[in-house]
Formats: sequence, C-alpha cells, structure tokens
Amino acid sequence: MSKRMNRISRREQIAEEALKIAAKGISAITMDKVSKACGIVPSALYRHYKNKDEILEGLRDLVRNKLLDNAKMATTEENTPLNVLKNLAVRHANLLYKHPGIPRLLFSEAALEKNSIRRKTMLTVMTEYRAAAAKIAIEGQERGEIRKDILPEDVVFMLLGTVVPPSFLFHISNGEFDPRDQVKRNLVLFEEAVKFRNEDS
Amino acid sequence: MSKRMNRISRREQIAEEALKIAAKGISAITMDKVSKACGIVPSALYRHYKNKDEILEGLRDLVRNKLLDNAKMATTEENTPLNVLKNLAVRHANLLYKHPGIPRLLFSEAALEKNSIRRKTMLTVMTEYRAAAAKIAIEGQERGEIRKDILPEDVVFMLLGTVVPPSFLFHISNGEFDPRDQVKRNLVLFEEAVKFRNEDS
DNA sequence: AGTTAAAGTGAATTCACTTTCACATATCAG
DNA sequence: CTGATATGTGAAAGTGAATTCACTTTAACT
Repeated sequence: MSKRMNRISRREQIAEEALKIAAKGISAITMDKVSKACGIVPSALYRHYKNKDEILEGLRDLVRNKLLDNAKMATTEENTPLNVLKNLAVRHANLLYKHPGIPRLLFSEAALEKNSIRRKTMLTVMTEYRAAAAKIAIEGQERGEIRKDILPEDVVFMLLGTVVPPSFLFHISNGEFDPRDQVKRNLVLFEEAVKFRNEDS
Repeated sequence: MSKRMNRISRREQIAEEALKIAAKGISAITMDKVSKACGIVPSALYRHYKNKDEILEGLRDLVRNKLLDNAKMATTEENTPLNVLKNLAVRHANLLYKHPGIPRLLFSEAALEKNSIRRKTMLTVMTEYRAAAAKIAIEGQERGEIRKDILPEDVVFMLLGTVVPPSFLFHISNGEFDPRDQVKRNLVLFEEAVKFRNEDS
C-alpha cells in the first residue's frame, strides 16, 4: 500500500466509500467509518475535504455522475426512442440495486436540509434527468412510435413509475425483494400504454 | 394549558409532534424539539416513552394507522374495484402531501436500521397494504372490470407507480412541486392500461 | 385536607461524533 | 541530495444530543 493512492484519487475513494456506507443510512456515514474504509485515520480526511459536509457534496456529485453516465449509455446503446427509455429504466433500476445508498441520499435530511444550495442542486439533477427523458419521449412521438395524445412529461412519470416502487420495496425489504424482474414486467405495461396505436389521434 | 392533557393523550401527542418534525428529516427529531413542541421539557418525555427509539416506534404505528384508515375510507367510499384503487391512490398522494415526514420515515436509517424487528414491521405494513390492494384488483378482474392477462400484483405496482414518483419529486423539491395533479393524470393512464377491453383474452 | 400516583423540571452525566493541531513521513522537483 | 508539498498520525478539545436522577408540582380520590 503506497501512501499516495493513484489508481483513483483518495478524494474519489472517500466519496466511493461514503456511498457504500450510505447503504446503511446517511447517518451511518461517520468520519470514523469512512476513514477506516479508506485505510486511514479520521483526521486524515481533512487533507482532502474541508469537512464532512463537503464529503457529502462529493457523494452527491458522484451520484449525479453515475446517473448521467447511465443516461448516456442508454442513448448510445439503443436505436429507437422507446427502447432508449426502456433501457434507461432498466439501467436505473440496476443502479439503485447496486448502490442502495442513492435513494438514502435522495431522501436524506443530512444532505438535503442543512443549506438550500445543496437541496437545489439535488433537485436540479432530477430536473435535468427528467428533461432529458422527456426529450427522448418527444422524439418518439415525432417518429410515430409513441402516442401523441399524452404529454411527454407524463410518459416520463410513467417510466419512473415502473422503476421507483419496486426499488422502494427493495429498500425497505433490505435487499430481500429483487426489484429487477418487477421493473421488466412493469416495462411491458409501460410500452403497451404509450406505444402508438392506430386508434389514437 | 392544563398539565394533564386529555384531549388526546400526551403519548399520542408526542408521536404526532414527532411526525410533524419528521417533515424536516428524521434526524431533526430530537428529544429537545419534540418536548418543546409538546410544551414540556426533554426529560419529561421519559414519563411516556422508555427512550427515543420507542418514540420512533410510536411514530411508525401512527403512520401505519393513517395508511390503514386511508385504505378503509377508500373501500367504503367507492363501489367498483377500479374506483376503489384510484381513490386509494389519490388518498395516498394526499396523505404523503399532508405528512411529508412519512416518506422520510420509510427511508430513514434511524427507523429502519438499528434493529431488524422494526425494519420487518415496516415491511409488514407495506406487504399488507399491497396485499389488500391486490385483493381489490382480483375482484376487479372477477367482475370483468380489469384485464385478466395481468397479474394482480402488477396492477398494484402500476398503481403505486402513479403515486410514488410525483410524491418523490414533491419531497426533493421541498414542497414546490405539487404532486396531486400529476397523480390524477397518471391515474388516467393507469385506468386505460388495466381496464378490460374486448381485445384481451 | 391529606395521601398517592402521574407528570414535569433542571442539572449532571455520558456518549458518539467532528474538528483542530502539532508532529511525522512519503513523494516529487530541481 | 535537499527542500517543498502532500498526506498521514494520535491526542485533545469541542459539540450536540440522549439519558438519569433527585426534587417539585398537579390531579384524583377518599
């Protein structure tokens, strides 16, 4: 173990370890636990972040990047808008499955309440995400793949509706309920509901 | 102010105040704040609950009762299964809107992680809730009101899908986004998706 | 009026964290 | 090699919150 970690920067490592710990609740993220996970001593964290608040900000940035990376992967991987949307949902579910800390962070008081700056940033992330998905929905409508008599935002909400409740159950069941199958089944209904049919205007 | 509160018991009052405070995050629930909200001193809380953990249990019971009351109201208020389900969703959204502390509690580490007993109770509440809704869905299928080619559980997940994402956005927007209209619009799509049509088997 | 139990008070204690600081060591540049 | 900079260490101080306890007040009942 070299003291200069360069595979990924220690700064990044700290955020990653914090995300892992977040699976057990945001309040489980203590300087002690994070430092131990990184193999250093608590006070050493202050060489990389000004204070705990900034670590939580790093965590939030990490999550945002994971969400955005996900969206990019989905768009490059599929060719039709409807498939992109479905792929996005599946990826989203997998992400939440892999990182149970994410919903904890989203709902966490610690990350949201203290100052409104951070709360707004979080909201911005979600808003951007929804806007990006809406854009894909619009494209689907233009291509005649998706019904034109629904608002694109409603399509997005319905898409989220396929992912969020199973993921939610996954969380409160503490991993016993596997959300991924349910999401796939929900997506069948989603596709059926938003796909363009001749009867529609 | 009489010292013997008898409108509702002090015990109940404590849980209610805790629920209000939970809107600002579960970790905002401190003995100090709860006691002040009740007009008493922190140590006085120990006359009614053994410790803070038990207050959180009281909070959980309060939420469970509110959820179950809700379900009962929905069933008595409507006559057809599909309408019961839609009513349930609307009520659910209103409940989450009125008590922002509820989702906080559901996702909270404090209430979930410490001992598995409480976590399991929470899960039980949700499971019962889903089972009750599934029963209604089955009845709808038997009456020919709801498609028979979908699993009742999938109908329930879709119903939850109409409620949860808008409520989620309501939370992270800290009240700026009003979820109730969106839920109603989602329910239109929900009805369309699960309603029995002649084409179905 | 007096006894009793329930409910409330304020101070003291404890505990788990966060944060600071003086000192040590590793890595890199010239 | 040498100094400079980044990183790590351990102890100590500071902080907020839960909990305990001895004491007081209130309400209820006889």
